[in-house]
Order: sequence, then structure tokens, then C-alpha cells
Amino acid sequence: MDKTFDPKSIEARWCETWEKSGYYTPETVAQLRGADRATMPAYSIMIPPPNVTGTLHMGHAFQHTVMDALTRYHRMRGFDALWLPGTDHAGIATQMVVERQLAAQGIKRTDLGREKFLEKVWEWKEYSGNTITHQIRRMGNSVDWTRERFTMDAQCNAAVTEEFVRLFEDGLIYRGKRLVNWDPVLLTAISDLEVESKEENGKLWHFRYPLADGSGHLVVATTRPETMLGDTAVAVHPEDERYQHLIGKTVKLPLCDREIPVIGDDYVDREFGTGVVKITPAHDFNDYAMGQRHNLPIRNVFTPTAQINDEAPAAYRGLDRFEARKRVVEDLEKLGLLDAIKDHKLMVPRGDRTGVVVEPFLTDQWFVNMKGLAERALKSVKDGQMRFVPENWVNTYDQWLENIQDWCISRNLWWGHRIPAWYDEGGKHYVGRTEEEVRSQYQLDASVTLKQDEDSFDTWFSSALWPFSTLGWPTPTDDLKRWYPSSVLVTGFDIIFFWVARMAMMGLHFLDDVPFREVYITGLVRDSEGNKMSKSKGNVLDPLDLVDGIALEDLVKKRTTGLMQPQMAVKIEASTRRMFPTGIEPVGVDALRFTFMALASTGRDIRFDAARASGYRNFCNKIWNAARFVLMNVEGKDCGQDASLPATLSSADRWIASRLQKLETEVAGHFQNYRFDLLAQSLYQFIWNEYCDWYLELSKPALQQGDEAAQRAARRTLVRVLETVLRLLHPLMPFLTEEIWQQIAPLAGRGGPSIMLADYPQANPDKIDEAAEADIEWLKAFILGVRQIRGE
RNA sequence: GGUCAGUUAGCUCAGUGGUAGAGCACCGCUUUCACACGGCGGGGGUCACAGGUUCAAGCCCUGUACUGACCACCA
Repeated sequence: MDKTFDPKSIEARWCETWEKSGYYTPETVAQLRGADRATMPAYSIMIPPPNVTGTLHMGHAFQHTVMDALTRYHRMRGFDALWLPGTDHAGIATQMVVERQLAAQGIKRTDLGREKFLEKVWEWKEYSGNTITHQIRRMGNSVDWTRERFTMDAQCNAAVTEEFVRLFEDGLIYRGKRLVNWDPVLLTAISDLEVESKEENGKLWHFRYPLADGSGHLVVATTRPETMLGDTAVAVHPEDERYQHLIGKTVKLPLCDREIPVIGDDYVDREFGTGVVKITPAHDFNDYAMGQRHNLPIRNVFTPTAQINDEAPAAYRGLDRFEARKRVVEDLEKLGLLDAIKDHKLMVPRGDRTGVVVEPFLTDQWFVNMKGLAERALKSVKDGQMRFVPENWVNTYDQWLENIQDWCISRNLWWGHRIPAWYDEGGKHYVGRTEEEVRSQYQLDASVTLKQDEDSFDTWFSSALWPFSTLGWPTPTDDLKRWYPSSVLVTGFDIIFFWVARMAMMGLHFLDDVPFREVYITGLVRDSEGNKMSKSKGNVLDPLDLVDGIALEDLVKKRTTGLMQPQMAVKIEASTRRMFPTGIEPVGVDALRFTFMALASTGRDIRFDAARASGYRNFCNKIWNAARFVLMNVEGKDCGQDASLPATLSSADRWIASRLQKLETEVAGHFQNYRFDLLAQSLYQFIWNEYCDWYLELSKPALQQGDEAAQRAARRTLVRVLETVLRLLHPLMPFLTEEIWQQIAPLAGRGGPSIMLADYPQANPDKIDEAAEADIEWLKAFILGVRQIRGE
């Protein structure tokens, strides 16, 4: 063995061996372990499919480490363990990536047409998907590649069609003209969840609307002057003494040559602004609701790109909404109708992908009625069928489900699952799995022309099926029976609504059971200064750069190329040079994985600190050298494999064996509770502070001066404790443990093609020896005392 | 406006009633005998603040301050 642990030389070799030998595939594992799958308990994890928009970041690597540790742990414990890999087509995000690439060549999506454009996206999907799978492989993740899925492959595609058709048949899907969040750049509806509202500085304009009977005017307050072109009423509080006598009268809408009524509605807040609100049902969710209550006309004055349309007075047509705002204010001022302009902070809704201000927009879309689905999902958690870890995330989950709105699932995008709905020439819609099915079901002969819906589904509409579409649903496959519900979902809190809740609803609806028994919510991985990692901030780390190391210049280059805002490059370069003055030194996969685990305390975000990883790289080296010491002392000698030969166990031997049992108990508890930080700490502490610092030292005299039986006992203990520790540690550090185990296991009377297939250590209470522990604790205290005196 | 976290050593974090902990960083000594990615020794915290419960409180209760996150239709 080399004097220093060199991860690079062993990682690639084991990765390949494990995968090629089928150790990631449950059937093979069962066979090699000599077990009957029918009698093995099932354990399964479906990977949260990474988006094929780019490469994996630290957050993925962290979650994957958790999932792999859980999978390896259960596999070793004799579970029929499946970790199923896959990727997500990520409709909007991926389409945007490809559109941006084309834009760099001066090509627009519409220049290519739907089919050609989709070819380009598939090309990108191949490229990005391969990068991702390479990253997953390098980290030693034991996913079953033979079961790999993609959300738009044939199997998942069929599942999505089935989902839509069945929900439609169950009366839970409807098509309707409703006010939706409209992204005027993407030209598609988006769901409530895809809107990010942030407080921004704006203005509150006060305008005078003259009363039609000439008896004065009302002053309305608005943050969006341009929408006044679509006003169809003015509202006051019915009990507002200032205005209640005006209810029923009309005002002349300036600039528009229209009269609109003054209505009373207790939604109006008398304290806010002037206490008078202009009502634009087509361009505001509240106004829309009020319009419904009062039967107001809906006047849409915007085009899909948020320019003023022909419903508005000629002077404003074709203007962009912000330009129109300026003009409306100017024109009202000229007319002497501008009463005041006040600074005002308001929540501005922006599309999470484009960052542009989203418009409430009236369009025809497909919706899912969520109420009933949500109730079941709520109940499943209350009844304990599904458990959150840490528990407090239940509040987040409940709160959203209790206030759920219908889900707009159609997107005017090309990249995604095509909606299985067809329209006849009259615009009537028919839903079915195929056009043939629709024709036969509704008795439409060839004389009727049918056209499939041009839109596609919200990505999450397919992600919601992931726990079972991956297993073959709607076909009742063996896999589905075996591994649904899955054991645990490992994911971030940021997608509890987007994904967790929706999987719960769909799972319960279609399979009558929750999709996973436990939901382990991880924190977000942030940089060492606590900032969220993002490409635009230039603080992202590629997990493999920590594994293999990267020179400063390469890191700077990596972080500053392909930016959406190239002007950020200077700042990013400076901060990168400050944070990594000498680049990043390689730590290897095992150390990085161990770092993630050690940082994975529950309910907290993780500040990733490269120094911590270096510390655990040292830990790897410590283990490596402990193994070296053991091998040097036992190789070619009797290690007590033959139990009939005499072996005299010393207090130290019995002490370390006793401590080991306690470690095994602790480890099991920490796995059970998802306390990977404590798990890592227990292992670290035992190996370094007990086994290396004390036991190895205490064994030296016995090895050198003891009689034959004492030497044999010491060698046996050295080997067996190390061998056991390797198995305990394997789920966290797969490579290092495998490499050493191959040499140590035979000396401990064990062996096999891989440590992956060995049994996970279980505590044996018979080996707990309190007397020996007390002896050694006394000895330790004595030695420490002597050292202290010497130190002075 | 509502909700949920967090505030413990220079930094990152453990610690759910009984004499303050870890890693990293720091200081001193130490390179022949597994490992300098090492060994040995050491310094360092009135556990955000104020009350309360208790024989005993980082830990339980009440309140305050600050930080962060999420949800929400005040034009």
C-alpha cells in the first residue's frame, strides 16, 4: 500500500466494476447474496430527476450522497433495494436553454418550425443527460441503470396521457377561459407557483374620474395606470360615508370616451389610497372576481405580448405596456386629471424563468380541479401514512394544500408532452388516448376534421407521476407491485408544493396509496458565505471539481463563460480569486461524500466549506494508514481465523470490541432518524479517537511482547474491528472502504466479490464489556495525566 | 398580514433539565519505528436579550431584538 491515500487511482476502477458486475441491480444482488427476492423486504428510492438543462450542482451531489448511503445501507442489510435513476425534460427551462443557443446563431425557434426545433432540443437532451449521468456515476452512486427513465420516454409519455385521460374521465379536468398568469415573453400561461412576487419600488398614481352628471369627480388610486384603458367600473366601500351616495352613478372614463358605473363592494379598503378603486376585470385577479360579482363587462386591452390592442383608443394601440403607462399618465396630466403621484412599495409578480412582469391574462387553458385531490393528500399525512422528516415541514405542506387553487396545466410550449385533446372545426374538444380512440368513442367519422391541441403540459404534470410512471404504470408490472410506495423521498423544501404535494395527490388518486412512506427534506447547499449558489452569481461549484481539484484559472474561466449577464464576469472573477486563492485541491469522492453527510443536520441550510472537505480528506488518509499498520503487523501471520487456537483477549481487545457494539447501535439509530451528521460524527470519533489513537497504540506492546495467544488475540481484534468498521462506513465512503476491505476481509474470515454485497454489521450485546471499558477508561485517564505532567 | 426556522468558541455547526462539545482555524513542542493529510500539549464561550418555572435551564414557558425562508389579492 502507498503511504498516502490516492483516491483517483481507485475510484474509476471500482465504479466500473460495480456497475458492470450488476451490483446496482436488485436481481443480481439477490442472486449473489444467495437470497430469495420474494422473502426480502423491499426498499426503494426514486431519484428526483435532475433537469436536462445543464450539469449537476452541489445540491444534487449532496442529495445523491444521502440517497446512495440509504440505498447501500439497506442493500447490505438484505433489503431488495432499488434506487432508480432518471432525468426530467423540464419543459420551459430546457426550451429556453436551446432557444438561447439558437439565438446566439441568430436563429429563432419559429424559423425552424416545431419538428426541427424539437430535434435540436433532443440533441441537447442527449448531451446534457450524458453529462448528468457521468456525474452521477463518478460520485459512486449505486443507481440501477438498467431501469433508467426520462420523463419524456415512451413509458413515461404513455403514463402522462393516461393521467390526463383518466382525470378527465373522473371529471377533474376542465378547459376554460379564465384569468391566468401570462408570461408575455414565453407567450404561455404559467401556474401560480411559477410566479415570484417581490417587493419593488413603484408609484401610486391618483387620477380624477369625472362624474358623468358633472357633479364633480372621484379620485382613484392605482399602481397600473395603463390598465385604466380597460376599466369597466369604479368601486367604493358600501359603507364609506364619503362615497356611498355615488353608488349607482356613472363616471366618464378619461381618454376612452366611455361611461362606467360606480359600484359598492366591501372588498374595497377605505383606508388605502383614496378609498376608490378602478376595476379592470381583464387585468387583475381581484378585479376579475369583483367583475364576476357585479356582472361587469371584461375588457381586455392587451395583446399576448403585453402591448395595447385594438380594444383601446387608437392613440395607444401597439404601445408596450410600460410605454403606454407613461403616455396615459402624461395625457391625464395634460387634461388636469392627475391628482397626485406617491411613492409606493408593491409586490411585483415576475415569471420565475424569464424574470419579466407577468400579466393576468384571459385565455383558454386546461385546469385540474384540486380540491378533492388535496383533501386526500392532507389526510394521508394526518393519518401517518406519510411522514415528513423533519416534521415541521408538515406545516408548509398543509398550508398550501388547504388553500389550493385549481392548477393550470397547459403551456404554450413545444418541448413537453403534447396534450391528448382534439378539436373539431367548431372548436369542440374531445379527450382520448389517441385520435382513433377519440373518433370511435365519439363516433366521429372521417368527414370530421380533428386537430390536436398545439399545447403541451406543465412539466410538473408529468413529474407528479414519477414514483410510479418509472415502475411501469399504468401497466401493473412486477416492479410496481414490488416498489410502490417507495420508501423515502429525498428532496429540498423548495419543491414541496411543485412536486411533493402533487406526487402525493396523484399517487393517492391513481394507486390508492401514498407515493412514499417518508419525505426527508434536506437543506439548501449554499456557498461558504451563505449565498445561494447560482450560475448568475458565479459561485457555483461542480462537485467533480472538488473531487478532482481545479486550478484557479480554470475555475475562473468556468465561472465566467456562458453568462447571461456578461458584465458580471469581472465581479465573479474577483470573488472567485478571493475565495479560492490557490484553486481547489482534490479531496476525492469519499471525502466529499463524507463532508455532505457530516453537514446534513436537519432543518438547516448547509454552508459548504471546502476546508471541511480537506479535513475529511485527512480522515480518509488516516483510515488508509491505519489499514496499512494493520496489514504490516498481521500479514503472513495468524490472525485467529481458526477459532480453536488459543487467543487471550486483553482488556484493550475487549474494550474496543465493546465500544464497537455501541457504535453499531448508534449508527443504526442515526440511519433510522436521518441524522447523518451524527452518524458521520460517531464513525469519525470511533475510528480516529478510539481505534487509531488508543487501540492501535495499546496493541503495539501486545504485538511485540505478548505471548503467542496474546499476539493472536491482538491481531484478530485489529483485523476484525477494522473489517467491521469498513462495512459500517461503506455507505458513506464506498471507494476507500472497498479498496481496503478487499485486503482485510479474508484475514477476518470474510470475503466476497465486493463489500457492497457484504452484511451490514449489527450490534452483539454479548460483546459489551463494561468492566473492560472501565479498565481502559481508567488507563486513558492515567496516561493523560502523565502526559499533562510531562507537558508542563 | 400569516407561518416556519435560526441566534452556542475566530469560522461552520452538534448538544430537548444535572459540572459547556466537535471539525476547521490559532499557539507551543515534535519529523527513525501506520499516518506531518501525522503525534502530544494548550488558549478560547457570562450558550442574542429580559423575565418566569425548577433543587438544577443552551435545553421548558412568556416576551423582546436581530437574521433568514416561505405563503398571502390591498388597488
